[in-house]
Amino acid sequence: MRTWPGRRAGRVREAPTGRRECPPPTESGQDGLRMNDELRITPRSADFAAWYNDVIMRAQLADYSPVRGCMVIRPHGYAIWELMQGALDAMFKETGHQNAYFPLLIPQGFLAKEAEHVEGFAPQTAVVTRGGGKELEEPLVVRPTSETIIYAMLSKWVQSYRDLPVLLNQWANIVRWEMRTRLFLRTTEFLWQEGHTAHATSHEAEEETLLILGVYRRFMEEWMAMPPLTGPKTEAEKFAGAVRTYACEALMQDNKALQAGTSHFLGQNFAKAFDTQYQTADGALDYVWSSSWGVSTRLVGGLIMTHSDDVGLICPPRLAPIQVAVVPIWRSDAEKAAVLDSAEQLARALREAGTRVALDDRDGMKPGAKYYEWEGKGVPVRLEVGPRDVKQQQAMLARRTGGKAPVAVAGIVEAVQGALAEIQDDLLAAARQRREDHSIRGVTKEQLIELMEGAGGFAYGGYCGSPECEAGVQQASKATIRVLPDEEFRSDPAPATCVWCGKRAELEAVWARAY
RNA sequence: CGGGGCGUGGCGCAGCUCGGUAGCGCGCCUGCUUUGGGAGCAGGAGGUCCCGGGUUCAAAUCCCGGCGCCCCGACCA
Repeated sequence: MRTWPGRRAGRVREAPTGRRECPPPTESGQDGLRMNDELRITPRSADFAAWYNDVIMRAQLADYSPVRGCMVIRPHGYAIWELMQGALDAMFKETGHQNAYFPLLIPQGFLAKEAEHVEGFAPQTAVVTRGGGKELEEPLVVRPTSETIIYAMLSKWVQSYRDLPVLLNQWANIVRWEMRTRLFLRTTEFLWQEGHTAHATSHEAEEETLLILGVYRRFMEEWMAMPPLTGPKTEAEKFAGAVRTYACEALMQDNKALQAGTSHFLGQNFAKAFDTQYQTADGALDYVWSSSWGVSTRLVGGLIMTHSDDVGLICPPRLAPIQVAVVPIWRSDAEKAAVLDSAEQLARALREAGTRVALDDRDGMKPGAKYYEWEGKGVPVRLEVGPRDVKQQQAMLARRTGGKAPVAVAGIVEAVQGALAEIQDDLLAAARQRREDHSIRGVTKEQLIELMEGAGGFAYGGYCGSPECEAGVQQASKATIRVLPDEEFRSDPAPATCVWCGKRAELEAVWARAY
């Protein structure tokens, strides 16, 4: 059985609880309650940024590193990332992709080969100029993304249309020198997945771009319970070097948008820059058409900001490193033996059914303290097992999202799995409801500005397509066009006029202030 | 880079105006009693007061100069 290091004696295997109607943790000393100051959480409504940081610290997801802008991902945070990786990796494999690994260091000259690309990334790169005690002949950049090195290699590997498509993915770290950083959301170094594909036709490459956008969306909804809007970005917002960028945009609890995943149709831009040509069936030479796409550890930040509350993290069951915490309760040694025996049986049954369970049998820690700890860490379900429960062949099942009820031991696996599934569904439904509650359609210029200066949210409005209008709105409201929404998200009737200039609307756009 | 805040045991802070033994809460260690929503008592460990100069008999405290971190804004996944 898996155990956790206890702060007192015992081992820990855990379970969460409903965040009952008890008040949130209070300041030390108040109400006779005490808690470690480092675990104190600023109320979300008081200061969202502080709340976000506090949740991360409380749940032990990450910590600051000695280097500005960098973060340490702690085991509990990394476990969430690993679950994300597992789900996404399986989806990539199902759609025919293979993993590979390209190096961290890229010749500086490579970046310069694609004009927009270098313009976009040069200011953000870290450059290595010395190695082995000597000045390097050509500086090496720490990859801010890997298009350049990958196309340099593809031009070696691809000769014929028979070599296409190439469907690659890599899990890697990258470095982008950011002015301002935030845990998970924007750090100097971050972990991500970058897919790179090369195709014989433009159509096929764009189909691939959209396929992956759909994969991302499905992952965000089904695993993260975070429902994004999807659609293309405007020219101003697209990836440096792409022909078109598509994105998933999710709405956080402070009503700011988070770009959660992007998928780019690159046309032949990189193929031309790196001379990645192939021979067609009829003997001609053509450049490959390509796509690239990525999601990063930023998703962990999105997960936190989508669901969590003033008690701490709320983690959707499918991505919860610990789905169930079992907390035994006893008074005497005799009770302890019986209760532990029952708790271990429950834990074993759940584990055998594929549930991630922790049994928290740490000695000398009161049950209430354990509840708070697991709640802070976002564990979706807690099972409490005390002498009374043993006698009645039951356990108390408490949900992180609220509610506590007895469950018969005989049906524990079904009850727990049912609860996990319900919590997963409820979180998605709640997030979708919140998104719609904070979306306004057919906004006027005044409404848009008012919304952005106030409550925030997604503002749907008409857009003539001109960069001037896009810039005008941004200057007036600090909101950017997050996406030109895909059909299923569009308004009916479609907006008739541009929010900014009042001319005929060619498109519908969704504005929001964004991370 | 601009604006704000902050650097004192692991964490959160007080002390600084008015220089003179470095304190409090939580956490940690030991023991006993506890355990159905953050346990109690007793004992104990733990600090280059961010760094460097200066003033002074004496600096966490006063002066000068650095550095670092966090938050807010301009750039970005």
